[in-house]
Amino acid sequence: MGKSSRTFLGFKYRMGTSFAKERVRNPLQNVNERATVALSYLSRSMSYNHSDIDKKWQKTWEEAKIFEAKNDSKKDPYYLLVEFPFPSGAGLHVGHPRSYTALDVIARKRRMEGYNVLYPIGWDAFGLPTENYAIKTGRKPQDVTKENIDNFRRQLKSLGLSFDWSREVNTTDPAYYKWTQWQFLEFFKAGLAYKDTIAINWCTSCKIGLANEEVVNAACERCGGEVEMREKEQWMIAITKFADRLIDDLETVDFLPKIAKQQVDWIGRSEGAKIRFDLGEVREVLVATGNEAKLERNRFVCEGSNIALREAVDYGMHSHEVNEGSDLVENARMKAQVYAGNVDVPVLGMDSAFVLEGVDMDPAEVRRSVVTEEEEAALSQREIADRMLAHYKGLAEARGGVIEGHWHDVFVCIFPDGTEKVTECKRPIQLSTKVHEPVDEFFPIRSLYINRKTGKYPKEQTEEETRVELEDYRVALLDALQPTIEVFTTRPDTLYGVTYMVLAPEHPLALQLATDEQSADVETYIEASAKKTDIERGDAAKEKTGVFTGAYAKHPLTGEYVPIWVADYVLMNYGTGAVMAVPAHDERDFAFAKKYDLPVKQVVDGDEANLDHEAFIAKDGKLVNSGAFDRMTVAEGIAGITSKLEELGKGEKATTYKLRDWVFSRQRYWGEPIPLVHCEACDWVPIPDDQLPVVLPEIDAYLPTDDGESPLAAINDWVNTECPSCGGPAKRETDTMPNWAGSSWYFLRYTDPHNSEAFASEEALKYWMPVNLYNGGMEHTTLHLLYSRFWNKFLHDRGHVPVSEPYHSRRSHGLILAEDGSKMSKSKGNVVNPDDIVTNFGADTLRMYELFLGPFSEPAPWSENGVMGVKRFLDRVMRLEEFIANDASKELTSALHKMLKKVNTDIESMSFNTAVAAMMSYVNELHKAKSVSKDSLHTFLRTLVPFAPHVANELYEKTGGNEILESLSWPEFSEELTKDDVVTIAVQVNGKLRATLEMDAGSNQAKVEAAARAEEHVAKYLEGEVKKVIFVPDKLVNFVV
RNA sequence: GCCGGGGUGGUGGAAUUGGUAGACACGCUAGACUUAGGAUCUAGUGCCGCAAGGUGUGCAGGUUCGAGUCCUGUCCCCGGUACCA
Repeated sequence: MGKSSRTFLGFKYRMGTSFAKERVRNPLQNVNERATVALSYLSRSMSYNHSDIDKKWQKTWEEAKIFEAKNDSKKDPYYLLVEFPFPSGAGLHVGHPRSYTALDVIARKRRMEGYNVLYPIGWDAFGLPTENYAIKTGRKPQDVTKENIDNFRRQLKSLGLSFDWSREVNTTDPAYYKWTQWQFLEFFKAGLAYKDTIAINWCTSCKIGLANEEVVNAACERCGGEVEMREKEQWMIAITKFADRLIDDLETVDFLPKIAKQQVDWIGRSEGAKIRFDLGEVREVLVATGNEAKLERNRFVCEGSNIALREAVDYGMHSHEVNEGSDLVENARMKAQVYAGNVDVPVLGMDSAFVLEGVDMDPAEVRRSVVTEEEEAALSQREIADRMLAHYKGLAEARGGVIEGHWHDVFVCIFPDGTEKVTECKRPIQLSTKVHEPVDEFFPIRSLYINRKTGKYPKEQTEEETRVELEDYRVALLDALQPTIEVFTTRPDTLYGVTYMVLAPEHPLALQLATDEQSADVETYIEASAKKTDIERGDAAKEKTGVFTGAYAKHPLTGEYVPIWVADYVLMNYGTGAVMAVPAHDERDFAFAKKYDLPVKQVVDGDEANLDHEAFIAKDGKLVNSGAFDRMTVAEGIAGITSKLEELGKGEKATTYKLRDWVFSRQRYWGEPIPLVHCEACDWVPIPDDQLPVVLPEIDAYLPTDDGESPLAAINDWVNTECPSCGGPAKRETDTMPNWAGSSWYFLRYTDPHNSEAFASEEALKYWMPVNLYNGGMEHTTLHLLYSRFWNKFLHDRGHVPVSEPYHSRRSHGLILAEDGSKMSKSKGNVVNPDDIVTNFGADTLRMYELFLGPFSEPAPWSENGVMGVKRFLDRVMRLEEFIANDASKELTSALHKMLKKVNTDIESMSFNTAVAAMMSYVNELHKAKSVSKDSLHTFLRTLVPFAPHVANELYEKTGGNEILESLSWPEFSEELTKDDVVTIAVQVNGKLRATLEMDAGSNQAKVEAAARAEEHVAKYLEGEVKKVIFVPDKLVNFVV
């Protein structure tokens, strides 16, 4: 014990401490040094010389180019993918080879089965760790990256993985990120990339925006620095537009169930309804117009609301005409200002424009251009209308007969306190040369266009259709006058149970609605919650807080008034930022109602309901207290109440998602520059294809700045450029892309990595895609995996990729833990370096150990002793050479075929650990027999070669093999030969094992029963009456007494 | 809290449709060969017991000729998620 402990510690010392320190400075030198040390041990051991063998076969494979995939092959393609590593300064982790080796086994098996296999590798090399490391050491990220990649490549090559190195990709290579930029511009051109101001977690020390998961206890996960919320303009990509397809298309692929589920949960689709609550009191509004028709229309759309529209004359004033300019908002405001201040009701000003795409037009000007002032007096209204019609028709004809356009309506409401609210809407129309008779003499254009929502001419529309046409108009108008509160709920069936409403503190109406007495409290509450981070806010366990606004909303069905509260348990960024509270049937509302003594009204019946203590959230009851909806099931209630709301214009079916759009900007240096320029005249303009890539300038001052701007913003001669569209002065976008960008499409590039005309050729994509099997970490399920599926779908929609789903199968490997079961980490000093294992025991030992240490998808602790066990196995394999004989005993042949069968099926089910165990068992049998035929040995080596390619090839060559093993076919097993002549049969009495029998296979029941009864251990239990005998052929016999 | 996954020797882990629990490996014990190697070989190794035998897959029940496997309840561990209306 003492002896082995000492040597063991000595070994630990050599591996863990002395080399680790120097490795950082000069990796290559230390490898040699370690090799020398290892050799001195080898010379004294019986081990094969793994260093020489590893190098010899790696060289052989490289020269023979046998792992290079062919794009012009007639063979069936098979595409295996592992997540390409981020080349960190720490070098390869023992976790990397686990999945690389596992898929290497499959890749090698598939090649031997005759497939054209693509198993590529590359570098996901942009990213913060490199940039931070570069800053710390005062070096260029470019140099650090190159060095890290070289080290990773050396380490990976030392493992004998069958990657196609000729297809290596690197996300930081301009030839690669040219296409990342090009694809980003595709998003931009499709309108899916947009700029938006959002609040982000900002680490004041790293000077970078953090994702929520990077914030721990209101501090930066990375550096512990202070985190604050900052408003920041960011490029966003509209991944939410693909939410449904990202969920639904999971049906078409073979992902590990928990992976698919995690994605579905992350996207978080909820179906329900949006419901609008009006404010309680009736509002009088003065409409600033002298136009009866406009007033008429506004009254029409306000029907059913609590808005009463009045005219100036109602307040004893005359209507005034105001000169019109070209700015709609300014016009509307000027109209309202005529009366504002003279009455104590809100004043509404409005203006509309008829906008035809690509045509400069204004109805008043059209009128002026077709009739002179003299003519105007002389001509009839009908004649003028005809001339205007002719003018419009001319415009349409000049543009192929049809012009798309819209009505643009603007509302400005000035409230008695002087504040104003501006809203607008656009109603799409299509103008053509076809005239709908009779022509509207006062408004001739209404006879020339159809409304895009109804597909009809205005005059053709029924009243109902007119309401459809004017829906957006109505929303904008009412919104201007009196905001309604819109909520989202998954339980519209509980609408009758609403006893109060809650707004998120950030809700724009929160303060606006507060009554005079309550506004101070509300303001204080809003300010207090603004100071909290998302993490503090997000703790569901903490007691809920809130404050009453003093305002009430009108229930859309009962007309009752319910109080409106502000509380931070409602989140602004989900749904509409407001909820209808149903304390009887929602846990959170219940807790809040109990605390603030708000009423609880039960509307779903159930025996288990105990509303004194908890909310009743089960959905198997019937509706009660719900008027006409009583006795409906929950499902019927949801449908019934939703359609009732639709009928009333108070709500509609709606779906919301937890998934947010993708924040695509980083204000950091080490990423792909976003290829856009901003021009005063042309807005955002893409860099033309022939000027891509926009190369990241190599600069010394790439430190992040505290103003939240990218370091690129400081390079004046790079930022200032010329607008590609108008040639005027313009500024480059200085944000860079997140490190998820390059990894969102690398699997496409592998199919055709050297193409300079396209990111990959159509033929290559068609031949290789989709990826047959993609393996990666669970931690990438909701980010990389989702992003890349989305990215691929988008490119597919644009016609650039032939498949909608990029990966046919997705599997995940388990983490490798330290010996004590904790996570390996540099700070704990328990990281195992693969180099040490390769140097001391050889690549094959590391490969096989990582496959053997446990089920592939489960986490497993590292074990130094386990490594040695595998090393011993490989030594035993090498020693098989001594046993070669012509013996082909029935037992050994059967053992061989059982092993072949087991290894074959285990590889397919990714049960590598039991495949290795099967080979170990087989080798143990050969050692026991001290005999193996050359044929059997060579068959075994063909099975071993995917696992331990160096050892297998070496022994094959030493025992007379002339080819590279990889060029041979995968061994087939014979089902017949796996069968044994003699089987062991269990003898049970009442299900308890009493004896075992060796019997000829296929023995019948009578024979087995007789043999069993003859056993004395069995006989003594069978003295009573035997009621029943259960017989399972070749397995067991069970006596029931 | 909710949603997944899982509890099997001293350890990592094996166990087709319910059919000999503990394959394979580590560790340990004894011995052989050796001067010593992190080597090899032989035998043993779930637990209790000298043995016969009993007992045993987190715990408590149930179904069955027979349960690690199926059912009910319960406890614990790991992962994901977190006021998502």
